[in-house]
Amino acid sequence: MRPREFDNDDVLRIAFDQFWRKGVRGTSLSDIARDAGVQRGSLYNAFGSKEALLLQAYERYAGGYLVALQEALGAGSLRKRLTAFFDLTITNFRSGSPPRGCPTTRGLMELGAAEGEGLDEDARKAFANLVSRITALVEDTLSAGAERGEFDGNPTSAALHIITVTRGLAVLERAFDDEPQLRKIAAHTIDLVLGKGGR
Amino acid sequence: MRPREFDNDDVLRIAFDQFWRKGVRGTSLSDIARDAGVQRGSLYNAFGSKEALLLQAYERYAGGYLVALQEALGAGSLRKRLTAFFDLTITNFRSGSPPRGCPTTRGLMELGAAEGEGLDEDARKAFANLVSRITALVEDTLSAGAERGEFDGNPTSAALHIITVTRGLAVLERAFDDEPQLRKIAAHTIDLVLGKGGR
DNA sequence: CCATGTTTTTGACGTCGTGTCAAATATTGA
DNA sequence: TCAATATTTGACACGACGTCAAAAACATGG
Repeated sequence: MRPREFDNDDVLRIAFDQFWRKGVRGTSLSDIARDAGVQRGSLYNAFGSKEALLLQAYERYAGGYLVALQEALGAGSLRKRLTAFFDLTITNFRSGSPPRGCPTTRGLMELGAAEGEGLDEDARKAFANLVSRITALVEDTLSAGAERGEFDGNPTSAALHIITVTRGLAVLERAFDDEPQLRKIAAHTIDLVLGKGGR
Repeated sequence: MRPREFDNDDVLRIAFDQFWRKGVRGTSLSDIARDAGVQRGSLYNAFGSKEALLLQAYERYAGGYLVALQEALGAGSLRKRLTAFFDLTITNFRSGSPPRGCPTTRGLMELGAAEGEGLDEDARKAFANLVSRITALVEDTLSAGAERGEFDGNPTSAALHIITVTRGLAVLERAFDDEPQLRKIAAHTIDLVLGKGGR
């Protein structure tokens, strides 16, 4: 059979970068094809549809991001871990020039229309799934911290609160384009959750 | 001159409902024209472009929403005010069937692409502006509460925190479609900000 | 070494979206 | 009544998604 003329993973990487920068609906398959040096039809042959391509590109991103998150959450005091968590989160939002924002949050709001087309639904689930997995990581970290006496609240509630704040940060990032503001909110959140004093 | 055959405000109302349900990019001018019983060209004549129509439709919504917010924030103890604030926020997200989510947050993420087309920028600013105005209302409420001895933190930081949580709630609403969860997070946030005990 | 089969590539097509334009139309006011 | 003016209408250009059949490139087996 005829061999494929492009590397599958290269295309996923290029496609996700475009989705990240311009949004899913703002990125056309022609854009991706041009950038990847591939014919538009070849993308349909290889991936099936725009949503399917998005899905694969996003999984690729999510995998790497989860690894980085686990690392950030895995060392030092609970306060240090949460600080590293917010740092990574905000740094990720502010990566690129101009900053690209949070792809997960954008995808969720972009494809989470009340009356979506239907194929979008799979992508929406993938975005929601990453949020769930991050929440679980944060909750585990808080639970471990609680056992070590570094935290005495409810890990489940606190993790949900923290995740909510990170999603809010993603929105404020787009609204105000003010990185110091994001970092202040993050620090304030950590103080609220752990108690402002020492701990 | 020839009189206009439709009511301007009717069209704005119908248009915003569609934008809210299906998202800005997911709503075509043909959809709006059909729903309003107006020819597509007439919309261009009356409003100029899709973004301009969105802008006017959104201003119309924002005005009404701000009034409702002020009412929610204007009566009772600080705790009651904040509870009413979150109630209104979540009820707004969950209005419609299926629930339509938060139009502001969706608009911000949908049009806040790093590489937007340019005309979208005005709409993005309008969304961000509502967020700013809500933040100011919350901050005023907290300041007043502080003067009455109901709150002893920094009103500015706390207001920013609360606004961040509401934006996060808008995202989680799309992600998990779980209204009780949203209300739990809201209650938890109020406890964190005001102190869990009495106050 | 060639023929066959399989996959990829390529280009044309249909449909729908935005936005523009000129021509037709309906009022108002002189 | 008639001219001026704004609105409506339909055609057009352009770009998006997705489909399809024909062409092309390779691998394998004879």
